[in-house]
Amino acid sequence: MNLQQLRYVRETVRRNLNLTDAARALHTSQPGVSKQIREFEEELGVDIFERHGRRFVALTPPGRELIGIIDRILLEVDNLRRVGENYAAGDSGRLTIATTHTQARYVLPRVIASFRERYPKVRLSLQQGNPSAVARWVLSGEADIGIATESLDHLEDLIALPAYTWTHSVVVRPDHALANSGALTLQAIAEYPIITYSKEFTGRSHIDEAFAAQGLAPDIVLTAIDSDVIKTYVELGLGIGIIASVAFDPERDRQLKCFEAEQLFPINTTRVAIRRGAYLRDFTIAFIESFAPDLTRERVIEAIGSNRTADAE
Amino acid sequence: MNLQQLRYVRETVRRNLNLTDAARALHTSQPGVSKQIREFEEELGVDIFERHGRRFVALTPPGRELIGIIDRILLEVDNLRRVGENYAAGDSGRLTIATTHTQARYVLPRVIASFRERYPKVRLSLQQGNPSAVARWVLSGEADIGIATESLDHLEDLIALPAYTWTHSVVVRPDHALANSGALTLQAIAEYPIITYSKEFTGRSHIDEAFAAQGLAPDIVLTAIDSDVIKTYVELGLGIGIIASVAFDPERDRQLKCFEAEQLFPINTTRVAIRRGAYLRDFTIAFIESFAPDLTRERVIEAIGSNRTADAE
DNA sequence: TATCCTTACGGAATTCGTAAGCATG
DNA sequence: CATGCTTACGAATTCCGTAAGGATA
Repeated sequence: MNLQQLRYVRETVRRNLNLTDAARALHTSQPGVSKQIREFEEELGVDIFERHGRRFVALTPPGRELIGIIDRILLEVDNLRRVGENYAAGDSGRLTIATTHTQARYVLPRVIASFRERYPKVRLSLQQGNPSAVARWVLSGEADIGIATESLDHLEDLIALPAYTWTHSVVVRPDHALANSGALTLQAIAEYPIITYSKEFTGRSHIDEAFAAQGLAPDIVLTAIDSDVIKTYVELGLGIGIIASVAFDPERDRQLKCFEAEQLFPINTTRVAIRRGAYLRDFTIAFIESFAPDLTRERVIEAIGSNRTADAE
Repeated sequence: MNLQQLRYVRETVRRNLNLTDAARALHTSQPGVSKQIREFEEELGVDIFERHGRRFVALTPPGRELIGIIDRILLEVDNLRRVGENYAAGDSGRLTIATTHTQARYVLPRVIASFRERYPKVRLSLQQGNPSAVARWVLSGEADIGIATESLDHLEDLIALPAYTWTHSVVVRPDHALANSGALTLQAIAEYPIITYSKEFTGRSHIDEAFAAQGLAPDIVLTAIDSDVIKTYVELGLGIGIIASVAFDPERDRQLKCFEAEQLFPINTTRVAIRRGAYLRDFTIAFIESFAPDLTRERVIEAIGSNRTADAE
């Protein structure tokens, strides 16, 4: 048994049991992967993959049990590497953050600016996608941490720590009928065409819930994953916009009038997601702390509940 | 990085940082271990062992973090093997039980008899020792499960499940002054020489607590780890004996008179200990269930809280 | 001076890539 | 017949043992 065999099995499972794909992804030859998997199965005495002729069609029952263990082993192997880097190259390395557009565009810039000042030698990369992709990237290890407002709970191997809360705002053109009204109501908003986020994004589910709770059927004429796109179409007069409050910039968005809507829609919580059992580099924890000062180093270590010993600086 | 390197590091730590010992224990050459450890350290970029000249004198800080991760990896590697065996050779294999004398002599025989009937192809082995040795064997993987009454709690990586409770009995010779008294008291017992278990064994701590709580200083003239030894010396007239109630056999022990002492000494709980995160073979779980019917298969799987998927037969 | 880790070196075993084979959809 | 796993084989690498070296307590 060796680690390479475990990697081959894991990758083959991840690639929908396509061994050829797995070999390509691992930059190695397909027969090599085939042989190693065979030998691994022989050593364990059980088949991991159910084969129809020469094709893999499913995991066997022992295969399903093994894959969970294999995932944990390879996670811990990554952790060994990270511990090494943390001590050997404390302030340099790479930090991959999976997140959504709103975070990347409106929240992270100031955090990243200060992070880069403190850790100039860390190479940052942002993986942008929808919240379930964010969760997937963190779970697979492609990203170190994930930041999103939805879809980060209800996953056993994902730890989602609340970072901050925020509310939506309504934006309209200055010449819109609602522009000079007093306090907005959901009823009033529902009379006009609406532009807001796509399903799954940036608290959209809370928007839908709020309307549904009052039996309203809003006319959502356009959705986007992107606050800038929403604002652009509001400016064009296509409807009124519902966006995250952080996405309104009084300086830039002079063509729009903004109403805070914290009374109308439920409060949203943006969370930082970490893979359970993953070892976090010091600078990763520092990033989280700088993103959400409530999440102190101690609380993060406590929450991931593993690996890091108490005396680790 | 490979698994062999991890084994070398773990064994060296277990052997008090003596690499030569570790190599011997692993049936390999000492220079081979040295080289592999060096290469592993180089790959990670940190030293694991602190060296004075050419001697290992301590773990470095990263070393302390790494060793925990290494232990988990190697545990999971064992788990892979066990899953394989569980499916490939379901009803055969080896089950090692670490336990104390009282359990091995008075409690386990009937459990083992029925277990052997159900799983005739499983080779059983009993590792007998004091409770802290039991804990150590389970933690190191030398035993699959541990059964003991003391010293099994307060260890993070050990899960101790309550199996059954029991109380002590007092045994005396029929010609002893107490033989025909009514209900015994601690005061009465403390007047005579006492023979009972050694420190750490079979509820001895509860016996001491009971006397101490009443300010009594019993005259313990002889201690043994072994109920049979205790009974033998009681028969010789050296004193009165305090033993686990299960260790009294009315058939065999006709030369002794036995008083149940559940009022005098606190109740004892015998526990089954499992290493956290270890995969248990089906027959291991069956053994536990047969030892303590309260510990059903579901509750055991729940308690170890890992590895085994819900659908595992 | 005994213990114990490191270095050097050579043979054995393992790993991995290329080429060809064969079964399924 | 295209896709996709397996078999065969040879080269490169890795692993591991023996022998010798050097440092500490």
